Amino acid sequence: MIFGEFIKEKRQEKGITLRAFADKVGIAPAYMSDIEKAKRNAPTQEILEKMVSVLELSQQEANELFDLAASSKDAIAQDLKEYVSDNQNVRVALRKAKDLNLGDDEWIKIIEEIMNKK
Amino acid sequence: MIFGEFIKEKRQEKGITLRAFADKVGIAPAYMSDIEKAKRNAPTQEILEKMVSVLELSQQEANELFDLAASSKDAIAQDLKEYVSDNQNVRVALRKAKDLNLGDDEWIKIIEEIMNKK
DNA sequence: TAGCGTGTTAGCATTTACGCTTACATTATA
DNA sequence: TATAATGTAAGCGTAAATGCTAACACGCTA
Repeated sequence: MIFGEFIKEKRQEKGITLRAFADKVGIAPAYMSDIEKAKRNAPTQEILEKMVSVLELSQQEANELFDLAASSKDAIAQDLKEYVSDNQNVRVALRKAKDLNLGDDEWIKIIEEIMNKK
Repeated sequence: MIFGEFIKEKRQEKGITLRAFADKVGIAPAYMSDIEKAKRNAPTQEILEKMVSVLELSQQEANELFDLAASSKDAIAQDLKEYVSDNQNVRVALRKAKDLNLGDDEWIKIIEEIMNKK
């Protein structure tokens, strides 16, 4: 799944036309079209947030949207970027995990441990 | 500590002039000067790696350099970016930790747990 | 069939970033 | 004292990204 597909799907689920959606989000229809067809990168964080709000996405869906958007740009989502930037220990942990080649199963355990932390 | 300071310090520890360093790294001296004085962003990953190699930095020091470079650009270091991008569970874990407002001490424990994993 | 709504194509303007060249001021050295 | 080395200032060229406008093709409906 890529960003353009995702956004188009959600838009259509809401039964809204591309032009109307572009309008509510505050961007040009042509630009929106390019985005859905993946002829352009996903737009800026500000526009992404507007999309989330217009589409009334859940937190889950919003996270997915942000990750897909980031992935269209060789980047990571802004919330993650900030979290990693602000926490030295997170960076240390990630690099340890990377060096040790931690697999999916091990990360799942870490997630569980995190949820038991507080 | 910011990137420019760091690189200047390491360069001087090696007893090498700005011009000679720029030369070995393969960039213009004026550009190097701007970087050290923080009048420009840190350079591309390729140049960063060249710097690490010319300065013969340890892994630790290299990580610090990459993080400082990223921080000069509202970004995160490439190795971290790739790791996070490639691992869905890492993103889930980070967002959980963020939601739960995990503190330094808790992350230190996670680091210990990671080191015991393999 | 005339017109309207929908998505799309083509191309433009602006901004930002990267890295360079050229020339300068200052300090050290022959 | 003339020269050489060092760091810096100013400004240029190029490329990429963001978002736009104007115009088109197609289908539906009055």
